[in-house]
Amino acid sequence: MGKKPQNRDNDAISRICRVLAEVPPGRVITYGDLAEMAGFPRAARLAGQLLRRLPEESSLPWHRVVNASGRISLPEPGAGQQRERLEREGVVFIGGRLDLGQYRWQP
DNA sequence: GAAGTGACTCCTC
DNA sequence: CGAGGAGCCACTT
Repeated sequence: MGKKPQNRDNDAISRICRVLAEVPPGRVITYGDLAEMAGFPRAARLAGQLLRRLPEESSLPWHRVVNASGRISLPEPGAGQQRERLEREGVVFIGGRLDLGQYRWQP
C-alpha cells in the first residue's frame, strides 16, 4: 500500500482547529505553539493563514491566539475586537500587550 | 509545477 | 525597548 505521508491541506486545518478548541478561556496561545502543537513546528505562519480564512461563525476561540511578543497581530479593526474579547475573559493588557508568562496556555 | 503570499519568529543593530 | 532584516513553513493562485 503505497500511500502519501499525509493529506496536509485538510489535515493541518483539522489538527490546528482541534488544538485551538482546547485552549481554555482566560488563556492564550502563540501562533508558533499552536502550529507546533498541531504537528507543524516552525509553521507559525500556517496558523495565521488558517485563522485568516476562518469564518466568524467558526465558534473557535480565534481571539485567544496572539503572537510570541504577547501582542495582538491582525490589523484593525480585528485587533480591537480580539482585545475586547480577551479582556472579557479576564485577560489584562498592559501597554497594549499581555503577560505571556501568565496567560500562555501550555498542556 | 513554479511563484507569490502571509493574523509568524528569531537575531542583530 | 524599538525598528529592521533574514529565515521558515505551508497554503493559494
